[in-house]
Amino acid sequence: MDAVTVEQRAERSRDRVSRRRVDKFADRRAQLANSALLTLSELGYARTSLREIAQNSEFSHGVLHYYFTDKVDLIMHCVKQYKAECVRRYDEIVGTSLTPDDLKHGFATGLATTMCEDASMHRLWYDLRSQSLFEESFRADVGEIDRSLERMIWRIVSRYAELADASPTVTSPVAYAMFDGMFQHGLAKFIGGDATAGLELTANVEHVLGSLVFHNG
Amino acid sequence: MDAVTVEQRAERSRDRVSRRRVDKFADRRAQLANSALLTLSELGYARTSLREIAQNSEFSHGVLHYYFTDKVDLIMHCVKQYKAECVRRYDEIVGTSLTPDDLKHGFATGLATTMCEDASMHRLWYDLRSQSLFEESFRADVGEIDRSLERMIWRIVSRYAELADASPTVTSPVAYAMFDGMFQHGLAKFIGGDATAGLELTANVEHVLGSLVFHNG
Amino acid sequence: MDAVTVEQRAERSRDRVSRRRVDKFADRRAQLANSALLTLSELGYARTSLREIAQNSEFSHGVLHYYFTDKVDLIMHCVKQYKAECVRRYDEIVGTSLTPDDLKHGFATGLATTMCEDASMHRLWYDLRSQSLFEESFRADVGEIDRSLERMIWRIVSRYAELADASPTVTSPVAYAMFDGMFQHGLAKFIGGDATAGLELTANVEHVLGSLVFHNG
Amino acid sequence: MDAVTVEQRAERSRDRVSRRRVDKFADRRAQLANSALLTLSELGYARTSLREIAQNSEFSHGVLHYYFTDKVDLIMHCVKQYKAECVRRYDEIVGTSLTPDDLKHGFATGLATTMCEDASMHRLWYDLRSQSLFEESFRADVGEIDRSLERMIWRIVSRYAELADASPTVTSPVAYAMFDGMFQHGLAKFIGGDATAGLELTANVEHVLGSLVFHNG
DNA sequence: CATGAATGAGCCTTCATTCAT
DNA sequence: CATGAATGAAGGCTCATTCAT
Repeated sequence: MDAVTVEQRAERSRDRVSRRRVDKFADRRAQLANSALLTLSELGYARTSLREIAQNSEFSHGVLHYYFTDKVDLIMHCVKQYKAECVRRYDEIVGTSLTPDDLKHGFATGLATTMCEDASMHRLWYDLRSQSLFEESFRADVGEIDRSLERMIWRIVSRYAELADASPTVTSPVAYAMFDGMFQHGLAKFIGGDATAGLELTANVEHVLGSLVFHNG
Repeated sequence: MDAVTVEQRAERSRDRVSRRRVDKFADRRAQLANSALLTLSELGYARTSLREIAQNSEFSHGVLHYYFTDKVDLIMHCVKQYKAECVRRYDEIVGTSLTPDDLKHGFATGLATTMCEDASMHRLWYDLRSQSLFEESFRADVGEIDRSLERMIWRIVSRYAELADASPTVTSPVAYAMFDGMFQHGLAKFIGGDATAGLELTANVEHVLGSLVFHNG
Repeated sequence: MDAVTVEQRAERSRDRVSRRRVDKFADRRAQLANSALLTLSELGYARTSLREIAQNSEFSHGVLHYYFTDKVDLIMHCVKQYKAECVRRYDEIVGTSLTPDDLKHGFATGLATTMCEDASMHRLWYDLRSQSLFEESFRADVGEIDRSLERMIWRIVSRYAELADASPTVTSPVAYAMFDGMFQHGLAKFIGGDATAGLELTANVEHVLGSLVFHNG
Repeated sequence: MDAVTVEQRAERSRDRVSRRRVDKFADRRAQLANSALLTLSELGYARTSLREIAQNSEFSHGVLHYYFTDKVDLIMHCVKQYKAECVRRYDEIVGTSLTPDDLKHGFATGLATTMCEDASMHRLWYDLRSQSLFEESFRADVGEIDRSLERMIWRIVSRYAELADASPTVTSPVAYAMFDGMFQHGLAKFIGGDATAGLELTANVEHVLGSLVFHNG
């Protein structure tokens, strides 16, 4: 790590002076994180070693320690990066749906699609979230991601209610818990080899979203 | 093991001849599993070593390998044992509740109580379930436990509907996914230090159970 | 082992008083050794544990320690028992062959047959003999077996010379070394899956035995 | 390993680019193998642990795993390295002998010398070859070494026949089996403490080599 | 006599981390 | 900046042996 720690580098990012250096640093982190995501999502947190990550990338083993303080730093960066992209995609659905059914269907389909296509990524998230129940140091970041997901779900539900001239019958945490529960169980089914898991999730999500609002008037 | 493998012992359990011997063996397994549960639930699957488990018990390191074929065998036994007890407790609530509100309240309170009191155990279960998304070898047992929990939830919902002269509006998998989702999020909150998590779960579960049935007539 | 050690039991075998007890003891040893031979010849000395031996027999793990002082004691008993039987069989060939060609062919065929049929036993012997190069304690017994084999080979060679009215051109140790070398290489070939190893050994042994004597007159 | 596996390194050796790096890696392997050979030849394959090897060297325990994939990889490298050197030495004798007697004596003396001086190394080879009768995974490498030895012996025999204007009376495999048999028995004698084993081997080898060819014309 | 429960040393291997270059 | 060599603690597991019953 030389005379400069990772923390010091992070701090530097606020200086304008070393802006170019920082960008390069951040870029490198993103690049490494992206590469690591492949291995991580394939093996899970506990079973993945930094060596393995390096081996499956074009980078050396030492460079990981150079850009990340430790394994936790790395994996958190990975998952945050990924989940941010997820949220962005759902919000796009919210933004482009004009009728309640469009939204309902778009949301349900979106969930089911990513569940199947990015199954490995999602299981990594659940793995990480489970670890956070044991490891204090994971909690802040996991909690933050969790809240961003809850807000995303709530934007779906509220917008759906709005489009349908209705009101939600549950609170935001409950809505998130429900959809998250269904997603997680669908994922387990899918990973277990059940090819119908996607369609089933679509149907369930549509049904539940529909019944989660009470029509006004 | 000695002249017989662990598997052979299991088979023997059907013989009456060696019944006493088998009981002793099973008792010891239960005893060890119980002891292991303490460490396991404190550290999680990946961070717990068999040596650690042994050290926190009154047994030697070798005895664990004597009674369990490997780490997976041990942890699965632990969790199965624990979850079987859980299911039993919920079924007792079903059996003794005379009115829908009794059941609803009993169930909600039961969930919240165990969530807080046995938080460590529950996080171990979620840890294990997450691992099963990566480790093929975990899936059979985890799946079996999952199904037993789903059936338990469905007994609650059906009985509630029956007592309330109503019909469920969701399928069994969806019902389980919902309650499991809420439980899991409540657990994270509780472990994160939120003392209101229990009460919140009670309220949420009551609300959702109530809205999961459609009154006949 | 109680108050009586295995050694004391062996000594007792010279007393007539406890003759019946001793016979039973020796019988048990033979029985156990025979059973152990199966596992031992399948896995080799180093890879075989006493547990494994017990598991593949009808005996308990503890009984092995009761009848044999240790692993070495057991394996030596096994191999001695087996090799004594081998020697007896070859001597039968010597005794019943009336012409030099009978003997030559009988010997060559006998070697090839046991090489293929009892391949596992023979590799155990070579394993043990290799171990004796490292382990002082093996040497006495291995040496004794080796000498008995050499004497057996020499009976073959001498008798062959006699029947052919010829004289051996090599000494006893050299003759043994040669046939042993060919047997060992044939065995490796056979175990490596070469089905022609048997026939090849027959031919080679016949050729070499024939050229090992110088015709008188 | 680091970002590359041991296998990948081996592949790299064909690139010129990373030639120096590879050489360093190969050098280290050779160095470690050489060091390991001391312990290995003293204790034998099964009784030698990697820890023991490391302790008897100037390296740490982990470094062995860094340079070799596993114990088998290590020991095979050791023995191959050693046996290649052996073959080279015999070929030198073939190359410099001008008369049949020179060759015969040079070969016989060479065998006897290495038998005594490198007794420990040779017993390791026989140990390994015995193990290969049980362990499939050893066979390829052991077989390869065996064939290289057979070819070496055959070069001796053919050259001897050539120099003596004679023809071999046995095939290559038989010749190898004979000399190998004599060497092995001589080694056992020597290790058993018989100081005359060397001279005896010399005499036997000379005698047998002489009688293995048929003079032309 | 015989059993099999229990022990604890020891084995191979993996890994995060450090450090010289 | 980056590399990859080296470390040593720790993990899962096996095993000969001991011992109470």
